[in-house]
This record gives sequence, structure tokens and C-alpha cells, in this order.
Amino acid sequence: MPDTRRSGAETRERILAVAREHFARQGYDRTTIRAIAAEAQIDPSMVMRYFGNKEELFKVAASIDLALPDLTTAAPGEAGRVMAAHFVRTWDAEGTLMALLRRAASDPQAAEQMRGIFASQVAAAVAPLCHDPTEAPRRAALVATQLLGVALGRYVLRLPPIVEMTPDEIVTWVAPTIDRYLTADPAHLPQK
Amino acid sequence: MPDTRRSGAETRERILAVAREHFARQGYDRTTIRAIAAEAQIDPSMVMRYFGNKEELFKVAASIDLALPDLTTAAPGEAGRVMAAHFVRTWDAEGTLMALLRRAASDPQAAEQMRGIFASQVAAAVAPLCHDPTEAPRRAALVATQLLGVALGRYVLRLPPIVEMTPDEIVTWVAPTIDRYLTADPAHLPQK
DNA sequence: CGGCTAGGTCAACAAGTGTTGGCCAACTGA
DNA sequence: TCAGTTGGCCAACACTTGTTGACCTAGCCG
Repeated sequence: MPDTRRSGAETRERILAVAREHFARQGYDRTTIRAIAAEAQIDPSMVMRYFGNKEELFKVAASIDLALPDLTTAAPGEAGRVMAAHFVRTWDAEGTLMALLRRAASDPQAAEQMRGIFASQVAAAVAPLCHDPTEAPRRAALVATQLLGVALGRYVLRLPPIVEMTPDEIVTWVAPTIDRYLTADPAHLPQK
Repeated sequence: MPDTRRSGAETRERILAVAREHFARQGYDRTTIRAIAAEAQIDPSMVMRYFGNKEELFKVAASIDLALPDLTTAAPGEAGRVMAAHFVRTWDAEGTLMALLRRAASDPQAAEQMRGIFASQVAAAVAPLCHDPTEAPRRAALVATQLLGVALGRYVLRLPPIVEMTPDEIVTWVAPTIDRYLTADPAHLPQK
């Protein structure tokens, strides 16, 4: 009750940090405002003060900038490796992307948010590599399936073999796949 | 109030069918017993009568037999295609696997159930192809990342390019990836 | 000093959830 | 015929959740 007064913007950040962690670990539905407030050592109503409602809090907490590297500077055949390495490093560091992925599994709006991220950011990074620009969305999406699949296995499902792999091992296995999705000639139909 | 009497086992199946659909479409948390009961045109308490509790209902609804094909009979280089085709066909037909995937995103117990499925069924199907049997779990898990990644993109996130692809197109793109995970020589480290 | 503002608490509301137990009515079979 | 079983409904309980509004109080600024 000593009304430990903090700087305001500071508590806002603290709420956000706790929220990110909770969303990433448990998903949207199972994360409660009360739990966030408790861990941030404030009253639940403070969360509402700062963010309006749970929905809005999530939106702010889950805003993501993938900060993708410029693939055009990568050596030919190395683009896949660069991309894979970037992703593994990114989501190993912080769980924001995982929070969004978790929620997207049961909430159409979060799925839409994710679609936006991949449609814009990933497709944009991929586009310069394609001779035919209309191919970019499809290639970006294929890349996404593999990268998100790994994320799913490693952080959500926690498949033991995937969890045990080092980041380097993951990159080594996955890079050729990404690279093929990025650069394979459309005349690949005889896929044998 | 006419107490429209059905056969009992029949309603049980009806509950199960509705439950499967709801779980697959909305995930565990957002699926309510009341909603299932309403759509099955019974009282919520009937669901409890038949299945004990929501948890148990989900377990029964999400029990899965992948019915994987025998990969040893596939021609060399065709195993990936066979596997990919089987999966796409399976989950295109019914959403049980998607229900489990959705829930696994926010519930550790469902994730464990999924781990079990892939650790046993997929690893078992993959094992005969490996010269070194201890490699099987890892290869199975790698296969899982790609297949589940596609499922995620197509049915959960609904990434437009993935949704628009025909099953055949998906198989064509993904088969070589699966095949490499299944059969690539461990001396693949110079992955360039 | 004195008022206003901003950080913070408290208690409650309204809605929705899983779950329970009691009761009813139609069949079934002895 | 009549008791028992079985499919079914109803109403409520206990709990959790997001959300709200009234109130408090330490400071800063005039």
C-alpha cells in the first residue's frame, strides 16, 4: 500500500514486457490480464488504463518487424542460408513472433496479422530474387511454410529432435530447402 | 419437449462429429461445451454424461491414426512424394489433425499428444529407410517441420498462395524437401 | 500554501464457463 | 402390467474473466 510510484512510461513498458512473455508462452486465451498485472506488480485496472483492452494490448505486444536482411547482397546459393540463419537467430532471442503464432492458431484476426507480415515483409525481401515478380508471393509463402514449421516444432510442439539441434544444425538442414523455394526454376515439375 | 429419443450411441457419435468440427475450426479454448451441445441439439449435460469432461471429450475427438503407407515399397527417390501426397490427402479430407495442431499451440498436453504421434507413427514409417536407425527420430522430426509447416500455412494461417495451390502443386514443391530429409547423406554439411 | 494531475488501489459488475444433481418420460422385458 | 433402464431436460452452483468507476495520495507548479 505504500503506493510505490513509478515513472508511468516505465510501468507501461513493464506491462508490455510481461505481456509479451505471457502471450508467447501460453497464447492469448490462457493469458489473463490479472496474471500480467500481478507479475508486473500493479492492479489489473492499470493495464486497461494504459492499453484500453486486452485486444489492444495484444496488438501492441505482438507488433513485429522482422528486420529481414537484404538478400540481393548474398552470394548465389547462399540466400537460403542467410534467410534461415536470420530467422533462427531472431526467434531464439525473443518470443514475440511465437506469441503471434500461438494466437494465430485459434484467432482469425491474429492469423490475418501474420498473413500481413509475411505478405509484405517476407515477400518484399524475396521479390528481388525472382525474375518473375508475380512469383514472389508464392515463393515467400513456401519459404514461410518451412520456417514456421521449424518454429512450430522447436518452440510450440517441442519435438525433441528439433529442440536438441543447435541453431547451426537447423540452418544447415533447412537452408537448401529455403534456397530451392527461392530460386528453383519453375521447370521443376519432374521433381525426381 | 417431445423428448425426441435417439439411439444413444448415435447421439454420442453426433456429439463427437460436432466436437471434431468445432475443435478443428476454433481450437480448444474457444470451443464451448454449450455450443457443441446446441449444434448437436441436446443439453450440455449430455456431453458430460457421455464423455465425463471437456478434456476427455477432446482426447477422444482428437485421437488420430495417420495410417501411413509403407515407404519401403516406394521407388528410391519417390518416398518423399509418397509421404507428402499421403499427408495432403489425409488432412484435406478431415480436420482432426488440425484440431490437435490448433490446441497444441496453446496447450502443453495436446503438444505432448502430438509429439507422441510423430515420435511413434512417423518415426516408425521413416525408420526402415535409414541405415542408421538412431537417425530416424531426427529425420522424422525434420519431415514433420515441413509437413506441419504446410498444414499451418494452408489451414491455420491461410496464407493465400498456399491456399490457392492444388494438392498436386503442393506435393510437387514439397516432395523433394521431404525426400532430402529422409535420405540425405549425413555428409551434407557442405550444404552449399 | 493549495490545488491539480498522474500513478495507483479497491471493490464490484456482468457475462460466460465447466460441471452437477435432480427430475421427467419413454421404451424394454419379465 | 409394472419396474427398471435409458435418453433427455432444467436449473443452478462455483468460478474465472474482462472491464468499470469511485476513491486515494504523493508530488509538482503556480
